[in-house]
Amino acid sequence: MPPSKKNHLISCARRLFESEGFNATGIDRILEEAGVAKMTLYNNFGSKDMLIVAVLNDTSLDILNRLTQSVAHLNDPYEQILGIFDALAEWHDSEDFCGCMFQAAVAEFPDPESEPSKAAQMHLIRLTELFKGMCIRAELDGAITLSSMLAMIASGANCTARQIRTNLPAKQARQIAEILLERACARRLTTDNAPF
Amino acid sequence: MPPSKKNHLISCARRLFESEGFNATGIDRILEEAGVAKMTLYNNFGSKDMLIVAVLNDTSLDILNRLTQSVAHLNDPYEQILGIFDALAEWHDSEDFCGCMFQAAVAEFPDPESEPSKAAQMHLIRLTELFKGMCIRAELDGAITLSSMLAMIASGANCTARQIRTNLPAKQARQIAEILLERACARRLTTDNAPF
DNA sequence: GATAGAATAGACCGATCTGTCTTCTTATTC
DNA sequence: GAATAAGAAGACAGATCGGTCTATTCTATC
Repeated sequence: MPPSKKNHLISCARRLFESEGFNATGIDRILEEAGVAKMTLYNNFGSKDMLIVAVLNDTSLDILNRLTQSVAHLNDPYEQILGIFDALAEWHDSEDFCGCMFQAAVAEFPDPESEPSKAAQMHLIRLTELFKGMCIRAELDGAITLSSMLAMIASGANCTARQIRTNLPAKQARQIAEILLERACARRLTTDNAPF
Repeated sequence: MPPSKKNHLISCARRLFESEGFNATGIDRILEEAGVAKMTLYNNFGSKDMLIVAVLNDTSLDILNRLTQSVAHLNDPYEQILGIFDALAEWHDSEDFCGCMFQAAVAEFPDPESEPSKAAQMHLIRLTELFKGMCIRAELDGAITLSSMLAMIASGANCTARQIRTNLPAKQARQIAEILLERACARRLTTDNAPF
């Protein structure tokens, strides 16, 4: 019932999962960090796996909200798309960046039918949808393909940033995005035969 | 001394690590699969972590060899770069594709100073070097930046392919690579003022 | 055939894991 | 104030983990 305990458990678990991984983080460690009894966890989530799913969903929505808000002040959807990559660069530059939790989830739960893996797939879909909305509002040509390309580049930047520990990948991803947007924009202009 | 046992152990461990993850695969499971005694493992590798490092290094060299060989018949280094992405698409389409082992390694061994994590970093460096050689031979402008961009796109394709279980990401990555190469080629031509 | 080195088989250790259960305390609500 | 529900604290179970050790068997070389 009380969402405070539940949310506190999720946020503590999230921090530990991000910095140490899912399998490497034991239940007891999470409970100790959250100052919560074991039964509170099992009454609220049922199992560790379902806690992981809850953390993944919570993190997904949180990240997408942050990204959306970070570009909310920009009016041009074209600039918003690029702004997403700026936000990624800023994120990768922060102290507590430990890589993309969703890549870790598919790595530690290889079965694509497992709940954690499915939750991770959902995040990729949501990110693609975010780009798609912006591409459509920017009236770019091939918005569907373009949005999945942008999501893929963003994923690549996340992965690479974790390995080389700089935000250079995100900056390069932004450059690539800029090139793709230019072309989509140019293609739209040349194929656009609306009379006026 | 006998490299056969050692290599057999590595290849069996590799298959299990790929399909089930590093932490989820117990020592006993590897030994059972390889039909090898426990002491053989510890005499040859010293610890599970060092076996993991050996598997990562072996896999890295194997993948890079396969990629190199798959484009060896192409004369034009420009085409070779694109051929790498074709090889990726083919790989992602195969039954036994379970995602990029090196992404799994950094996910399961978050400490960047850990040996498995460092081995994974080495693979990214090697892949980037492979692209760099091709870019230089193709006399493309900005070979250094371009090669790290290509490596990032390839990583993104690997990650995304694991999640959506198609080779569409690799095909899109190829398209993006083509665009980047075109631009690098055009820029080279416009800035190239060699007189003859 | 004797000997030395390597591999096998498996008992064993301490630690850790997820998950269950019980007991006691606290807080809320009637 | 009594009753109900929720949380705290922790013992406990059953399993598995990585790793060590010993005793035995195999193999290759002299």
